[in-house]
Amino acid sequence: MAARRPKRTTYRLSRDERMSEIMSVTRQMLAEMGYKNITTLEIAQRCHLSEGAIFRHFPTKRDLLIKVAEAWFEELLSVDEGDEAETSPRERLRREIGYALSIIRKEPTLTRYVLMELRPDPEYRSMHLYQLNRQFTNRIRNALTAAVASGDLRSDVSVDLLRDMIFGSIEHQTWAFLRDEGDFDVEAAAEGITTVIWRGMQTARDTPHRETRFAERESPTRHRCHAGHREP
Amino acid sequence: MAARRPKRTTYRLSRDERMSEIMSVTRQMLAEMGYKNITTLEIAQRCHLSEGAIFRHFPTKRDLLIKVAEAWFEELLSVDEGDEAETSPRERLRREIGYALSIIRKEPTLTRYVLMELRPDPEYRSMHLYQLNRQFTNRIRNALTAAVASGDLRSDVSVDLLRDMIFGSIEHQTWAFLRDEGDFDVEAAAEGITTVIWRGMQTARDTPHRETRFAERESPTRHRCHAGHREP
Amino acid sequence: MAARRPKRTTYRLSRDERMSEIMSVTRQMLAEMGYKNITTLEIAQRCHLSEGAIFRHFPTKRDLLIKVAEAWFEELLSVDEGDEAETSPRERLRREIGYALSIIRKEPTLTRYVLMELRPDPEYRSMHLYQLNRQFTNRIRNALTAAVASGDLRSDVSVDLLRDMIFGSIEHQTWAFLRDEGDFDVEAAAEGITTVIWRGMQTARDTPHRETRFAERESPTRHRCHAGHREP
Amino acid sequence: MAARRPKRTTYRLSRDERMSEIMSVTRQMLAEMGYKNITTLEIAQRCHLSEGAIFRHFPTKRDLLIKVAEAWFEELLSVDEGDEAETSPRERLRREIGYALSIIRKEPTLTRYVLMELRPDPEYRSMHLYQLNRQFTNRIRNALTAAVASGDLRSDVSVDLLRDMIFGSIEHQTWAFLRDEGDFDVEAAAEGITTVIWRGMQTARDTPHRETRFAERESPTRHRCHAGHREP
DNA sequence: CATGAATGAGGATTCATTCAT
DNA sequence: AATGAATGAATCCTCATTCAT
Repeated sequence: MAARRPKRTTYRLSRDERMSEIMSVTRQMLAEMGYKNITTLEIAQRCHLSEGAIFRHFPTKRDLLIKVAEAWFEELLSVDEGDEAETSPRERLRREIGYALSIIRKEPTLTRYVLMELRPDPEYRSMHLYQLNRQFTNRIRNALTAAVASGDLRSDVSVDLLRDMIFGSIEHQTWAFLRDEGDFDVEAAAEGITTVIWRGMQTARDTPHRETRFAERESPTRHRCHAGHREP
Repeated sequence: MAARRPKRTTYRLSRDERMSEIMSVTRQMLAEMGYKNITTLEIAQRCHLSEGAIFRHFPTKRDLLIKVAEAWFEELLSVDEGDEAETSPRERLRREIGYALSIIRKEPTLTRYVLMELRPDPEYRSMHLYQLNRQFTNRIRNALTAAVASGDLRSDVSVDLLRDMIFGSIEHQTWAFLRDEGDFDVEAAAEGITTVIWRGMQTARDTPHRETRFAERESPTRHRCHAGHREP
Repeated sequence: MAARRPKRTTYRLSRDERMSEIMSVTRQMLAEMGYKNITTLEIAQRCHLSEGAIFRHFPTKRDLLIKVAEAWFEELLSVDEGDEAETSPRERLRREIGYALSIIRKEPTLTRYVLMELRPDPEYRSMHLYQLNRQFTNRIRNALTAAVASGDLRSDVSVDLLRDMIFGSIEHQTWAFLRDEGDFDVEAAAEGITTVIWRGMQTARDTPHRETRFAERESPTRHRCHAGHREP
Repeated sequence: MAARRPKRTTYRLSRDERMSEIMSVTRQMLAEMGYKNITTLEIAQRCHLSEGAIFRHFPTKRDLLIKVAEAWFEELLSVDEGDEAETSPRERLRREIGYALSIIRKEPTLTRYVLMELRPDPEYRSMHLYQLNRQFTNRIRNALTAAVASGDLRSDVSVDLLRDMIFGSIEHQTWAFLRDEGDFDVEAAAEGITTVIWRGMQTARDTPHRETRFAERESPTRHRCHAGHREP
């Protein structure tokens, strides 16, 4: 990122080089502490820079942090989604879950930052970030919607709740991993989550004996809000 | 919680009364703003107390905040778990999920505080809070383990992953609610989550014959918000 | 102002005492440098205080400065205006000019501060200060208006221009004095200004023999805005 | 003032051209904002120049600003004073007042800068600026002195006080205009000031027989703006 | 016990000025 | 000559914590 320089890229970088160095350092710090715990001084120090130098490039701490988050999302979204047509709906879902898991595991506190610091911002919904975040979570949401549309998944539980379950699992998974400082198997976790969701939501035709009548009844479903079915 | 006194509410409380007043005020504030946005001055003012007085009771702001979180958990855990024996495993799970949802929804920023500010603390695992938090999440974990043990649920997906899925959903659910400033139906959400997990994890023996009756029982369902599937 | 304490009033003053000490120190500094040249640090140092202490009492530097200016005006306006009824219009004017001169000469840069720093403020006209300033300058304006009303002064030059001439002279007088670090005689200056204005504006009846020819030359005059009469 | 070059205005100017471009840009900025609000960065930008380049030409921001003020005075003083011999003393005074008014009104913040930022400087009196400023104000002072010498004006009020009255009026006039963002008529204001001063100071021989009719005509006066009396 | 004045270590931000390129 | 990255001292402001009263 810093480029064409000896090791310690401390002196006289070009504007772009410096900006991306600052951003990558900040991103690193964001991954370690939260927004409020980051100080411009420490950012500067880690860049071997004076504090003022930061502000030559970013008008505001807040601005810098937002740019970092945006860049991060930009990066995420640049990953190819793969050949959707050629995979089964379940496989597509699993793959997306695996992708999100791997992303979030790589920098879990960054997710936290966006979730906790930025999202509560009153302006959040009008920020570019909001769009980017939506694009990101939509990958999974789309996979779910497609599966529902194709009749692979039932529609009796709201797609948004499913998406929340998936992202919730992913985040808890990664935070637990963070705390334990141990590791976990992304593929296994993705498979686990997918399994629960898929099995929990698949329509009758996939599950031999059950389906007939259940499936029949399924047809005229309308959803309101988010969730569940009831039993007496 | 706050002292029950005649007019001059703030005069000469006993040490314990004072402490719990401070704590309850702080808890209230934690629920309104985040940790970093709370100032000891404002705590004092809301207690009609001088700034210094706080420190007579709590050596440190941080200490106070932790005690508040602990007391909160203490309170949570004191709620009766109900008659486990008399409920079905599924019902027990649903009930616990509903309970956790209701808790978190009641004071979502408190949850956030524990999750975001305390958990990342390097000492977190040696804090009493950690134990308390475990006890809290264990209620759901235990319900799952019991269901696995009784053969109601499969064991092919880790109980911890299931627990993470559940808490993940709960948190996403409440955060979404926080952002949108709308409301959601706790019962419906609990049912939704339970449904996915249960259907996704139940063992074969439960499924074959049930459905008929599952379907049958379905009839007189009412949904509110956020949820579910409908049947004719 | 600081009150009832040993000499070095450095420690543990009451809120009011401290506030007025800070204000008087600031006023002193305002008299020495301009608004922008005052730093909160120096204010603190001159009070033998930490910087933070200042902000316990005044939310903002700007706020402090405004309060200082207000207090100053308040003080000015509290001086008794004397028995207007019993003095001649000319004497009343002279007295007011003398009063304003003495005030401004005492703390000329304070005037400058109000004139230069506060007045350009877009909100100035809605500030209390604006009212106070008006009250102050109105004393002279009223004296002029009264003299016009009573027929002692002509009305062919706007009262506002006269007021501007008077205050302009006063300020220049005091600034000159500031620069020269010499002194000047307030009474003499007041008399001088009064003389020019009065002689320049008095009506015919006071100056017996002159008028005829003056009037004759007067004829072909055109006026625009703000001022004067013309002569060929 | 800014270099007259083809397209790329900023390329390779001679030292002198560059300096005067910087100065004229700075002067423009001085007229828009105050001294303290000008940044070297913005000066550079407006010159399409790098920040460092400024310092190649002027050792210090302060130095640059002073040079700008000096150049401004230089320019003022270069304006021809007109044919003194051929005008009456009163006309000469009026003309000088009008000239000063027009100058100050054209760039009032420049005046402010000199008045407020430079004049309080302890070294002011030893600066070239001081001399220039004197020369400028002396134009009016000389007109007064001449009028006194020729017997047109009395000598019972100090010429310096008169000068102060005149400049004071001028400045108040322009500041008021600045605040109100309205406009005012330079000629009318000049005439008004001249009238008061002249009438207030003229010697007896000029005024003998005038009064009667002047007084008579006074009655039916209407004012428009700030000023003047009207005659049929 | 309680008060609240005072502290002091930061924190973000600004900007004239320097200097390697 | 010119550039523009970097500096660092200064500025206003915040707040947990201390301690004289």
